[in-house]
Parts: sequence; C-alpha cells; structure tokens
Amino acid sequence: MTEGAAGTETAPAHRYTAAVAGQIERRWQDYWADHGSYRAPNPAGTLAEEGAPLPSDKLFVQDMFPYPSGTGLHVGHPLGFIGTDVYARYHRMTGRNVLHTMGFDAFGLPAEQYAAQTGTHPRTTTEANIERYLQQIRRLGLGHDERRRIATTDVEYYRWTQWIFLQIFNSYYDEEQDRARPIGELEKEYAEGVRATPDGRAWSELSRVEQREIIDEHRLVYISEAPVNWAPGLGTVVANEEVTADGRSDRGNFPVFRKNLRQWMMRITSYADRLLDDLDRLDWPEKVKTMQRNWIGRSRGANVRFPVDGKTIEVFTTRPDTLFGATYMVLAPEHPLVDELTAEEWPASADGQTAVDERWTGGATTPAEAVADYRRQASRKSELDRQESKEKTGVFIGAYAVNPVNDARIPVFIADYVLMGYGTGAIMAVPGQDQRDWDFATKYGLDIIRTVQPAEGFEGEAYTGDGPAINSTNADLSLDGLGIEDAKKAIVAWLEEHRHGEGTVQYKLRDWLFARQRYWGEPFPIVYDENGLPIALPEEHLPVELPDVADYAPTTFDPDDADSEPQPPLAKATDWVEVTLDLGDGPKKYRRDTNVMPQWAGSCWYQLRYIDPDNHERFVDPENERYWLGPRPAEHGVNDPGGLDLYVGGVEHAVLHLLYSRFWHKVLYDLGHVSSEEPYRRLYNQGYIQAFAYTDSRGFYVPAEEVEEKDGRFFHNGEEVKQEYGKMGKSLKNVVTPDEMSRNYGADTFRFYEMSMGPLDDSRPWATKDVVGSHRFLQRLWRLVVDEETGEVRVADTELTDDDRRQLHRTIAGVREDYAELRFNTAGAKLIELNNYVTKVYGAAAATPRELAEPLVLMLAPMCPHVAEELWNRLGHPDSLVHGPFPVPDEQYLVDETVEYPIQVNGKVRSRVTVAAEAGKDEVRAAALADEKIAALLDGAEPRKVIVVPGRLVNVVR
RNA sequence: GCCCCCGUAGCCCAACCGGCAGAGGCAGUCGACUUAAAAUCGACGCAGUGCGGGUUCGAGUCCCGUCGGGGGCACCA
Repeated sequence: MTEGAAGTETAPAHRYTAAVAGQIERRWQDYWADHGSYRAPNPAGTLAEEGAPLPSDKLFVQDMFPYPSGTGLHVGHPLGFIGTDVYARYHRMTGRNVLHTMGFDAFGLPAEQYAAQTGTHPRTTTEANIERYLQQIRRLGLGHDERRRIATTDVEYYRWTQWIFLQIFNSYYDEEQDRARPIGELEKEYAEGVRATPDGRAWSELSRVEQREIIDEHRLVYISEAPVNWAPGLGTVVANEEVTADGRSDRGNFPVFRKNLRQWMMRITSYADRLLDDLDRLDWPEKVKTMQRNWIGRSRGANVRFPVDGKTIEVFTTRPDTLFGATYMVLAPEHPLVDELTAEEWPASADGQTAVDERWTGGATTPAEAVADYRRQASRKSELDRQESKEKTGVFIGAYAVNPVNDARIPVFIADYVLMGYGTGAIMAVPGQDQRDWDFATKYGLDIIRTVQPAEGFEGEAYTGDGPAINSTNADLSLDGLGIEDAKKAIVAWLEEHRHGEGTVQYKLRDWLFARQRYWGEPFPIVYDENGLPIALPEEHLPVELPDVADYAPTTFDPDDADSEPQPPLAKATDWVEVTLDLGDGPKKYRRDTNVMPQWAGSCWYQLRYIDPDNHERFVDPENERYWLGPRPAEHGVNDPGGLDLYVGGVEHAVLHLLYSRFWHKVLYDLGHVSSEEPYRRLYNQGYIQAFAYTDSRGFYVPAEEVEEKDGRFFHNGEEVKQEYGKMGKSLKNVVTPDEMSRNYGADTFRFYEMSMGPLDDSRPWATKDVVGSHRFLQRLWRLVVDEETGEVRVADTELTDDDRRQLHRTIAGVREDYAELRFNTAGAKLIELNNYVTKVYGAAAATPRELAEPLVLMLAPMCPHVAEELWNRLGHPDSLVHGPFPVPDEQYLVDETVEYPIQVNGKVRSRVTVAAEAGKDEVRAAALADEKIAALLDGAEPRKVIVVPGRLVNVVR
C-alpha cells in the first residue's frame, strides 16, 4: 500500500519517465562504450582476441551505407538500423559472434556543391556531417563495433578502393574459363603465340605501343570513345543506370544527351551471365531479383545477315523461327550503314512496274532527302515524345535486302522504333508475329505473312503465342509443323550451316561508365605517358590523394547545351596533374587522370573493409574474409555463394549499387582475393516511414504537428487544410526527428515503437500520438520490477503457477521465432501480452516472481537494450546482458493438457467441447456429437460427414 | 500498355500448411484514484476481411474477374 497522496502532485519519484529513461540510456551507452561490448573478434589480425576461443557460429549483419547528409535524420531513417540492431542483439544474446557496424558513403555531390558555394573544403563539411550523424544514431543505442567504422573518404579507405580498381584494370575476362584472370597471363599467351594478334604478326614484331593497345582492349577497365550520357547541367557524364526513363539525370533531374566521349568503362557485361544466373543462389526479395534480371535483360536468339547490294545488314532476333515472315527490314536512323545503303533515286516498286509507294518516301524526291528529313525529325523528338507517341514512322531508303531463306527482295526502312543501342541497331520485321512490325506494316502497306498458325479463335493482329510453323519452307528446309522451340533450333542450324547467321545471346546490360568529372570522389590511380596511353600506378604509389583545388565545381553548362564538353575540376590542379614519377624506367613526366570514380565505387566493397578496417597490408585478410563471408554449405546448402548473413536497405538500390557491388565481388573472387562469390547472401528491403502533410487554401504547407483532426477533416488554426501523404521533409513541414522522440519518451520507447508499427518491410505512416502506447508498456514493465515510490526492486523468488509457466514459455518460444524471422512487431506484441498477464496476476501483489521478471527483461533487451540492462542490473546481475543469456522455452509447458474444440455445423460454430490433448480423432468426434447443442441441431439425424482437425476444430456436416 | 506487391475495426496492424476473424498499440466509451484536471490503473471490440463469382465440409488465406493503392518496366527486336 502506498501512503496518503499528500504532496504527490508529480509522478512518483521512481517512475519510468522520459527523464529517467534518458539518464539510464546515457549511462548504459557509456558503459557499452567503455567495455567495448559490441566488439566482434576476428580470427586474425589486429581485431583478433588472444586466448579467447572464436565461436564458429557467426553473424554478419549490415545496413546499407548511409550518406551523411547535413540535414540530419528524421524518424524514417533509422528504421532499418534499429531492425538490424534488434536482429544482431538477439543473435548476440544467443551466443553468436555478431559483426554489426556502420560507416559512411561520404563522397558525393552535396558536400562538393556546398564547397563550390562557400569555399569550405568538402572534407570539412563531410567530417562535420559524419559527427552530427553519429551523435544522432548513438543516441539510439545501436550496438555497433565502433572500431570498424569507416568512411569512403578516408584516405586509408580509398587507397584500397584504388587498389581494387587496379586489380580490375589489370585483369581480362577469359571467356573459355569464364572468369577474370590477371592481364599478365594474357600478355604471356600473346608472347608465346598461344593467342594470335589481330593482324597475325608475331607479338615481338609489334611496337610496345601496339602491344599495349592490344592488351588495353581486353582489360576489365578500359577507355572507350563511345556514346555516353552527358549532363551539361551537372557538368559530368553519368551511367546508364543513372538516367531516368524520360532521359534525365537521376540526380538533379537535368537533361542527358548521348554524346561520343573518351571515357572509362568497366566491363560488367562480361559478368552478365553470372550476375543473372547467380541470382538463383541468393536469398533476396523476388522483386529485386526481377529488377536485376530485367536490367541485365538477357535474350537468346540469332544474328542473321541479309545481303544488300554487296553489303550486309546484320540483325538480332529472338524469333529466328519467323524468318520466312520477314517482309521488310528496319535500321535505326543513326545506323552507320544507312548512308552507304541509301539509293541515289527511288527505285521502281518491288514488282518493277509502278513507282515506289508514296507513303514510303515521306514526300521527298530522293531517298537521301527522305533520310535527311526523317533523321532531322527524329532527332528533334525528345525521349519523352518518343514514348508518348507510339505511332510508327519511318522512310524507305531506296534499297532492297535479300531474305536468305527464300531470296525474297524486301525493302529497307529507317524508323525510330528501332534503337541503335540494342542488338545490332537493325531488325528484320515480321509483322505476322510482332505487333510493332504489324503496326508499321499496315501503315505503310507492307506484306504480312503469318509463319505461326494462330490459336483457334485468335482475333488479334500479330500473333505472339505458340503454335505450329506455317509458310516456312524452302528448297532444303521446312519448319512447317514445328513448334516455336523446335523451329528455332532447326533454323539456327540451317543458318549456321549456310553461314547466314548464328545463334547468339543479347543483353540490355551495357558496360559501366565509370568516370565522373567532379572533385569529391576517388582519383584514378592512372597516369598517361608521352604516347597518351594509360598506365596503372604500381601499388606502392597508392594512395593517390585528392589535391586541393581552388575551385571544387566542374564547369556546368546550360542544361540544354548538348554541344558542351566536360571540364573536370581536377584538370585545373596543374601542379598535381603534371607529375614526374619513376615507374621503373627512370623519372619521367606523366599526366594524371583528372576524372574521379562514381559514388558507387566506395560502396562496392565496404562489407570487406568492415571485416578488417585497419589492415594496412591488405584490403582484407583472407582468413577474416573466409570467417565472416565465406560460403557455409553446411548451413546454407551446397550452392551457398557466401556473403553477408543479412543486408538491410531500401529497394531503391535494387539495380545500381547491388549490381555494381556483385560485379566487383565476383572479380575479386575470380582473382582469388575473396572466398565468397557474392557479397550479400541475404537481402531484406525495409519499408519507408512516411507522413502526412497539410496544405492551406493557398497551397502552402502548414506545420503538421499543429493540425487537428475533427470528423475526418483537418484544421490548422481553425482553417480547414488538405491532407497529403508522402515523404517526410523540411519543405513539407512534417519532419519528426529521432532526437525529439528520445527527448520526449526515451530511445527505448522510440525503438520499440518503430519496431511495433508493423512488419519491417512495410511502408506506413508515422503517428507520433501512438508512441505513448510503447512508452506505457515500458512503464508497466518497469513497475513490475521497480517500486515506483521507493525505487526498491519488487521481485521475489516465489513459485510460479502452471498457468504462469505456460504463459511464459509460450511467449519465449514465440518471441524467439519472431526475432529470428525479423517479425519484431509480433515479438513486441507477445511481450506486451505477457507483461499484461503478469501485471494482472502480480501487479497488485507484494512482489513479482523473479522467474517471470527475468525472462521478460531478457526478451525485451534486443528491442529496448538500455532499460533491459538497467533492470537486469537491478535484479542483481553485475554483468551486462549483451551476450545473453536469452531464455529457452521448456517444451513441457508448450503443450496444453486439454484442448477446447469449436464444433461447427455446416461451417458455423455452434458449440465447444473440451477434451484431453492426447484424445484421438474418434474420441473428439464422439465428444462433439455427444454435445447437447449439437445433438439438438442434428435432431437425431445421422450427420453426413464429420471432419475432425486434430488440435483445431470439428465440423459436422448434416 | 505489360509485370509484381498490397487492400482485415475510426487508425496502425495480428491471424502458421485453408480450420473459432483478433495478438498488440492508438483513438473512443465506462469505471477507479483526484477538490478538479493531467498522468496512471482497470474494464469494454463496434469489422466479417475492397467488390462479384468459383473450388471446398470449411476461404482473410486457393482460383477467375473487377475496383482502389503502391512499385517496376516501357518501341529491347
């Protein structure tokens, strides 16, 4: 009993309030830091622990690399971080060696742009932002191994990024062995004559420059004069993956132009098959796998060559079986053969009698004029126009090709529905089986020949379904009657035999444009010699440090000025660019490469550096890599590629980061530097926390926290406002920060709330008003252990009832399963349920049984580590619970002695009967039928059927 | 246009292999404490699972159609 209420105007002195939570949280955060509680020992190197046996059971959990933005975090940002922390903590408590840390992807545009505006060095801004970011996440009590923090901007880190670049640069893809090999082995093959030079001369007869040029063509990193995506408004080129569907830059939303420039490329296409096929070995969301599959875009088909006036048009088709139905051809307007093939004047039409169809000429008097006009029109169309209007257009170029299967003369067109960037930039058009070709053919009056018999009742136009081939016979080949697959095999064999083509595979995936004309990124470890050839710096010249420059920004241009040329900031650092080095043949003058790597570079391999963050000899010690990332077939199956045990992040990186990272990892694997074939065995996409925003009648945002709801309408200062749903952001005036949540409720409450809002992979709206529920739960739990008035521990060693044990062990079993399956919302609900039970039974009693209180505290620990530590400590345990124990369920309390069966009659519950748990089907059936309500309903009639589902229910069908 | 995911109570969400629609939280109502209020504590479930069909003894769960929301791809030959 508490004494009289006099003077208790405030809350009891020892209640779990935000202030108490704050003290506890800081105290335990200091304790963990002082004790290095989250340090995960390595097998070898500086982070190995002498004398202590290393658990073979390990877990490597990682969050996607955050960019330390200067604007600070809102409550949505840490969702995944807390999720991984809970998961990591649970496993750490069960005795596993858990590696969890967090670093920063710190190169990138914002710091550079800020530098350009203010003159502050990007490093200064970046470091300040990282510090700010760390303050925010430290307040949340994330159990990171602080020794393993890295930032991509650390010279010691990017030194190894450059080193990996050199590994890739110094490699080529051996198609026979299907793996990357050191470039030196290729050179040896040339030198020994195992491999022939392009022009057949002996290797030794070639000049050094010639030799280098041949070698350079095989490297996995190469310079190419190729169409790249130039964004004048950004002042840099960007990768294909960074261009949106409407032809703008992912970042900044500037127009992007295709332009031929000399640029660094990475030969990711060599890995297309492996990147695609190995998806099957990964435990990833299907959605992400599908996106990668689509991006790689493998299609199997054939290349077919069509003769035209002594020249040849080569096309790629996935439907070589329809070759007999090819009635015309189309080249992309920018196809290099167009100029060569365009006729002097319009020929007579195919039958040689009449003039050429006037629909084909675009009204021009000569084919050259038609082509020029059409090209002009096509180039004026933006990407967006092209997509919006799918109306087919094109012109005849006055030439006829010959279909190799039947010698038919078929007209050649140019049309912008054929893209230069895919396949060979030319197609054979088969209107009978392709809707695009059908549309074009009907518009221009071209022949349509069906070569697949449409299914019965087919009423569409082009028929793309399966069916027997028809109209597909020549002198020595007939496909007629064959299904699509068999017809493909037959025609490909025929094409190969007659040298008209061959089976082949095409990919949408292009090589990775790897250079950016910016300042705040990793410099290339490359110099150019007097011949202008790139030379990889030897390892001992690393790191190549970023020089200081006066002006951090690349020259940007009018976003629409397609003719501008990139001018990188590093080019202005002439003292740095012009360098004298001794690369083995005496000091010579060289010119440094002035590009920097794209931001993706640093995040391609950070999981490897987390493993061995201060290894100065290697980027990662092989023994440590094998321990943390190596394949574990015994646990994950014979196909296990290895990699992180859990990687959590947003789905927006589905293609870019995750594809690049896999690519680098595979190169490192091929070269023998890592034992794992994939970086991320298991991937999980957390959802997004979104928020409501409100606009007033003028369309301006009003502070969301000041809006009141009444009867489904919303008011701000009495004025009705409109509700919107979406992102959290300063401009939307709806930002809620983790800092204010920690201040108002404590970090543990915030963590618990975030986890209990719903499944981790769901997106959902933030609701500050709901947080109080989580806070009340922790208060109630606290109250079971600590007397709010006196602060004394109110736990005693009393005996539990059977009911207590059943409740407890059922909870333990359920919570363990939920934690292991990342179902933190239901784990939380089970803890609340148990807590409510204990409160009900012992809340008013003198004391809470220790046997209930302790497991409850331990099970809470992954989600609310601070308050759990505090209570565990007050319960008399001097050691931290970071490493457990975690309660284990006692099987005997998981089974009930009796089971209550609902009895349905025709599917509707009519009665209930309780029988012994071990009762057989017949006993349950008998008990059900003996029930008076059921007997009454049956009214003496024999039931038609009685279904007994053991442990579930009985259904009586009458 | 094509493909994928999701629609359960006023709101956020549970519900295993098809087996009693409700675990948990918010809000609400009632009660206790209080001079009062807040805080706290206790009690109370209002929907039949977006809609229409189908399969089944039985459907939130499986199938078909449809509507709504979210996402991906988009002339890829």
